[in-house]
Amino acid sequence: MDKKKSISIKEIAKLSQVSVATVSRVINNNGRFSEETRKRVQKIIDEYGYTTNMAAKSLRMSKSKTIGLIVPNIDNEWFSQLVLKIEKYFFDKNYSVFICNTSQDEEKEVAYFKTLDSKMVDGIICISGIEEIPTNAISRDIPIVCIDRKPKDHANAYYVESNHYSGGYLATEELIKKGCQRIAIVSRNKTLSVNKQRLEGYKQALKDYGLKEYTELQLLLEPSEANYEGARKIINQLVKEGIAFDGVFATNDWRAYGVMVGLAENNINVPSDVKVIGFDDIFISHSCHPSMSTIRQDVSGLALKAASLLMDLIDNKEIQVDQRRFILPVEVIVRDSTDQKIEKSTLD
Amino acid sequence: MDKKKSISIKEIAKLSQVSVATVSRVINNNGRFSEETRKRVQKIIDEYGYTTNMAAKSLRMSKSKTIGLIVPNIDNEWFSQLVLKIEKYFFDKNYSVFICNTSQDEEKEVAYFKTLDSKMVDGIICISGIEEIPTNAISRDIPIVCIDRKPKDHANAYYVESNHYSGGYLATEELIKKGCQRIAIVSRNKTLSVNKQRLEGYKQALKDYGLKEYTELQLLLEPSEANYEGARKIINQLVKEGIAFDGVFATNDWRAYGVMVGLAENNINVPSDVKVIGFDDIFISHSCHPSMSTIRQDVSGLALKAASLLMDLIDNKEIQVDQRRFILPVEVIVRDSTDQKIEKSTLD
DNA sequence: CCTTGATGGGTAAACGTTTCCACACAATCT
DNA sequence: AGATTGTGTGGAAACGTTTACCCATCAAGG
Repeated sequence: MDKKKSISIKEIAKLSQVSVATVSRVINNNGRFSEETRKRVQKIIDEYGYTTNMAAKSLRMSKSKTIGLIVPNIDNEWFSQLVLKIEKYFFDKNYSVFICNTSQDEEKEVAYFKTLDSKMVDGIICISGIEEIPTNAISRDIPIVCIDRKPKDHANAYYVESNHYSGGYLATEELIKKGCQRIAIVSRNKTLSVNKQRLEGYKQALKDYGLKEYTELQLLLEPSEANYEGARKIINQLVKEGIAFDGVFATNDWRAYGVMVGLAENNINVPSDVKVIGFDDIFISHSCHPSMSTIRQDVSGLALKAASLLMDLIDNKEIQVDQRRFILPVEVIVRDSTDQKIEKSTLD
Repeated sequence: MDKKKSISIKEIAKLSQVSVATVSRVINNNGRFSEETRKRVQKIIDEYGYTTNMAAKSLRMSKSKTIGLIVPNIDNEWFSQLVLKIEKYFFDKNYSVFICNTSQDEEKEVAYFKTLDSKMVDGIICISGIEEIPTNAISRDIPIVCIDRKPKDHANAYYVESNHYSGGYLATEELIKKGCQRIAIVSRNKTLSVNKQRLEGYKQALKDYGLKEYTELQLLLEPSEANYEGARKIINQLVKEGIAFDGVFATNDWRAYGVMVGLAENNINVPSDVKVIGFDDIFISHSCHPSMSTIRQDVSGLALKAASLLMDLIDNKEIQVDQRRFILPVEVIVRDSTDQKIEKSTLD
């Protein structure tokens, strides 16, 4: 293996008989040079396949044309969709996106913040995760935008999120409208602001419709179990304990699917015995059987808002105070899992 | 916003009253220094929260502790699983992984190769995609390992893949064993080596079992349509044209799901009228209805082999010729979509 | 007491950029 | 003609590391 080495500006300069300064100016199309030299230099560049050494450029410029993206779980379709939209936005703007999958591990998140910092990223987007952003892991002054994650000091933070409160309300309302009286919520424990808000919406809807709040129906899973499998288990347990319920609001589609599987294992029919609604509207919600009602978030809107906000911050644009935070509306998608109104609950 | 600036080795040196050389030696634990200075320097480092400027380090060392990962579509669960395992492997080895989603766009892939090159990545893993690796986009001499992608010049290439030929064979055999006589294949057109091999396996199985090969049942979709939706459409068309078939081998689970939806739309029952088998064993294959038989690939094995191979190459380890290519076995997963043997085909 | 070798640590060059400054020359204005 | 402005270009410093090379000190061995 003969070590190939990439050609540098200095060599380009020698070959085209100008100074490195001029070559740099030509490459970045910045500063003054004659059309004639431009051609000559460009010719050599093309001929030798010069590419910028980004390490050197970053070092000199203290920026890297790269943004960092902190995401909890890229194998959750909801997150991968977001990631993809964000990546596309920045690719078109000639920025690279450094994707950091934290697997919901706080230590890993901190480690990634440090890495991003030392790699000189020009900005960071954080998706979900805990409210505390480890800003002390960052030594430079770079903009951070959050999605579905409300940083500790709201006041001068930048974030965009769905209206989770409204989502929780609408989901619960849908179940109520279809005749459910004892509605369980399957969520994650209170570390995540999005789940807190969905829970609040749920409670408010119960209250507004005059339904009782049963604490034994508030099932808050531990993070490690807050997925499909955890939801399945907890529903099994609920049934075993003989606690009555006729509706379940699961705060994401994976959990909702787990709920549906758990119900099926106990021969409880959806939607005739128990109705189920999820959150996110990922593919599984319409591929499962029966198809699942859910709350749809505007994934493109979230991605685009967050990305363009960060871009503006990087470009040092002045951001109006009312343009620093966005709450996007959500939408109920009614499918089979909440089909048919129960006129009279069998639970009464 | 007052511009924070990260502290440099030079400043650490001044504060701890040693030279930059010594600080560097302490940081990298390389070279000679007394225990006493180590302590003094480390104290300052901790106190001021020094982090390495990777741009400078990369520039000096011509490497970056980063590897590039080229992947077609991160929102396909199969790929995101691979990505995640690879990321974990390298995270533990203190390497970062730069994930590049090509969206199956060749131009984008080339662009990303150039980016990776200019970012000085220490190695690249390419997942799937076309056979031609744009090596001319790379100016340095870095190792490349492929997964499910057989580079043009096999001879001295590094790759690991599943046994796709065997997978195609087993899938077809499963349908045949369950009594199917006219088996369609829904795949992608021949740009991808994995699909070519699966097709070959399919053909061989037909031959071995004495079944006729019907060209009108070889449905090869264009890349842009080679997904769920494309499969759904083509099945609808097949039915409309009145072409008979009683089994479908779809070369991935998304396409298989599209097939099942298409069949359902035409009131064709799975598995009693037509049996279906997919490939990959992603979540949807057991969450759909009826649950789907499929070919399971060893995702962990693929990820681990590829990652450790690349790691060895980066570490300049000598790789035996027989350790440069790995073909991993696949496994048939039988579920409801190929349940029940048809004793006598209704097509006869 | 002089040599030798080990130990700890400093100096400075190099990595590939960008950009400030200076300078030469030409064109234009007074 | 002299002053001014504009245009194209080059020199060199700076960004933050690593490391080859050098030097000082000290202990041990002759």
